[in-house]
Amino acid sequence: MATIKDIAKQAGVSVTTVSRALNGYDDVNEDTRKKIKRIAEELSYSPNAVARSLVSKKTRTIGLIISDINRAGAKDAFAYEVLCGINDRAGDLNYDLLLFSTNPSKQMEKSYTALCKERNVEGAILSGLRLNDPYLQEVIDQNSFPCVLIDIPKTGDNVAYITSDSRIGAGMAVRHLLDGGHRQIAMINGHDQAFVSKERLAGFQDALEEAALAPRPDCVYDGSFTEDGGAEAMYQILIRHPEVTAVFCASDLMALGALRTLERMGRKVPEDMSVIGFDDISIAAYCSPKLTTIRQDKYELGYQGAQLLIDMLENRTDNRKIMLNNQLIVRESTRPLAK
Amino acid sequence: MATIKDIAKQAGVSVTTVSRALNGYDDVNEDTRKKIKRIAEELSYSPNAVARSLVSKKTRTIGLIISDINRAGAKDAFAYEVLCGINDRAGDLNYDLLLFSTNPSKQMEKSYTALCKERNVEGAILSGLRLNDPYLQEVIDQNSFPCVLIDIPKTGDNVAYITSDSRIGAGMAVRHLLDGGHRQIAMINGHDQAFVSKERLAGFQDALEEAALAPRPDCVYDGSFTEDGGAEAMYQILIRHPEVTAVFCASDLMALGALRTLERMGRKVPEDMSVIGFDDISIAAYCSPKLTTIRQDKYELGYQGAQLLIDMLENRTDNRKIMLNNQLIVRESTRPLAK
DNA sequence: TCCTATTTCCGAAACGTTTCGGATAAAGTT
DNA sequence: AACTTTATCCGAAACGTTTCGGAAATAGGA
Repeated sequence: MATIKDIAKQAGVSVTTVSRALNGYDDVNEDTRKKIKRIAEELSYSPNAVARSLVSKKTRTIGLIISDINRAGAKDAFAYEVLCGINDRAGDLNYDLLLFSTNPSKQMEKSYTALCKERNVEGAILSGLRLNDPYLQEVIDQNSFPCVLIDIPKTGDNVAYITSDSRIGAGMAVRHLLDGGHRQIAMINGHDQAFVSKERLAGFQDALEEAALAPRPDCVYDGSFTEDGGAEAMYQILIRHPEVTAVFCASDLMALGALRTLERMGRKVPEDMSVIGFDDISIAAYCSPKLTTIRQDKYELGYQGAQLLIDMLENRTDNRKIMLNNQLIVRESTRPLAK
Repeated sequence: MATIKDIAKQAGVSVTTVSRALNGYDDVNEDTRKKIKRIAEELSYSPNAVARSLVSKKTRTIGLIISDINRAGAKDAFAYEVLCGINDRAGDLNYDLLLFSTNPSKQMEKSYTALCKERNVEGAILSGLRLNDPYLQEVIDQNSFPCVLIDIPKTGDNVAYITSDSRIGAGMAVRHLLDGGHRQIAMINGHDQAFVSKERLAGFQDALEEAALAPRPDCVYDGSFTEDGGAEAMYQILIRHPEVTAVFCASDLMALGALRTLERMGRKVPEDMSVIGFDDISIAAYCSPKLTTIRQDKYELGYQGAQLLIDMLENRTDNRKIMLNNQLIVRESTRPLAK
């Protein structure tokens, strides 16, 4: 592994000159620069980023703490799409990504802050964290390095967040059902340690209120963002609220569970029951019936999140908050109530 | 940012002692160790991994070059599942992952070798590369750091690979069709810059030969591993080979494309045409009809790939090759030929 | 010719660790 | 009493860069 010293020796100059030649400073003669470059080439020199970081304090690396990178996430590829967005933008701007091994099974001994500080990442993007995550608060409080939270509305000097407008999105979903004449609408929500659950619930209630309907907290079930949870919640709804004609699910995955239960129970969708989801995962366009849903641009979440972080790193912005719009995608799982 | 020096000063000992105390060497008095640990805690010291790497030459980091991390990959979450497997195993074994920003759009100026050497990763896992990738050969030839290739059968002192047995898998698929009495079988293959395409084609031919059928190279179409490609290939097959009753697709994504074409053309699956895929992506279990396919354990590809790499890093193995088994999953898109 | 700029180079320190080869002092051995 | 052990500590070098503050040599200007 050739170093800058080897080059210096061979070229008969100092390491300073080699460094400056290779880094394009203009106080080095073009002939010596050529020579140095040639020798570097010959020795197949490649700079040692570790040594460089040690002195420059820069790593051009962004830490990623994405707790929902796991097998289960393959169906809704939420984490994946976010990651793609981050990867693309960070790549464009020449940052590498360091994926921390956040091992959820054995609870971690090191906090996110410690991880990031140790590895000298310049900033971090955190996704998939629960609101009650023990290390989350520390990151926000210590405020010690720039970070972007996905779907967690906290800000600070060094912390920003990005999310999509779940409240309005949920409102759109429910209004879509209301527009179809549905009045008895249930909701299957995610677990309550997610900000988006609260927002989607609020959006649900907003829409009911707007339609002068009484809020129905008893018709809101917890599907904990899983397919099985959605299936079970749907089952409870069928049993306890036979009057319900439409259900709003806070995620497509739960909606798939709901569809499963409905099929098992012999209810036709959308004839007997309208179902609307949230996210627009890829399965939504393929399942049967195809799922009406609220599309969330997960890729953009990552893409703009990365952009925001890098802007913060390079002091280009005071913005600490980005809110993306969602979009209603009408497919086959909802339809107006037959009169 | 407190350093080891600050601790040394405050504790009235040398940096050597601090280092040794913190790293659990036994030539330091337990009382001083306690004291040092306490002070480290007070100063919220965290070791600088960059400095440490510089001297130890170890980064405990694995480089990831996964060229198919992109938006399009969200449907078949192949890259994602592989990543999950890598992430889990690497996490268990305490390695972090460095995701290189391989920007496919603007062709890269740095080779994979250069990237890995610069950042001092201890080894790398490469996935999604085409056989004719300009930098791939260099990695293999230079042999300069341990690496594991996914789905590319090349080995060397420092290079190993992992794949699943596509040839046998394809054979299983085609045999399934043959067992159902099908005799006119077409194939939609992936692009020819993938090792698995060659293998799946070979498996297809194996099975035909075994059944004493003539090889039908004219019935093999290129769907380039995309949904649209599969749709187009299916269209060609319908036009040119009306006698075909079953089609084997080298990926589920292409099979989805084929299904789309068949639906558009008014052909019923499986009544008029049997379709079998490869991969078992999550959509396969939800689409209509549900796709019969060959399941590939993508997660395990990553998991065992990571294990293999780390075993190489730590000189625990001479193994340079892992072959995983695939499994036939019969669903709704195939059925015996009506006599 | 003398003075000032300009061009081109370099020595040495610094970044934060680890580790080698001792050094010192106390304890044990004969 | 004169050794040898043992326990505990430390100085200094090393890892491969970058960068600060000059220095030497050459060119330009009067």
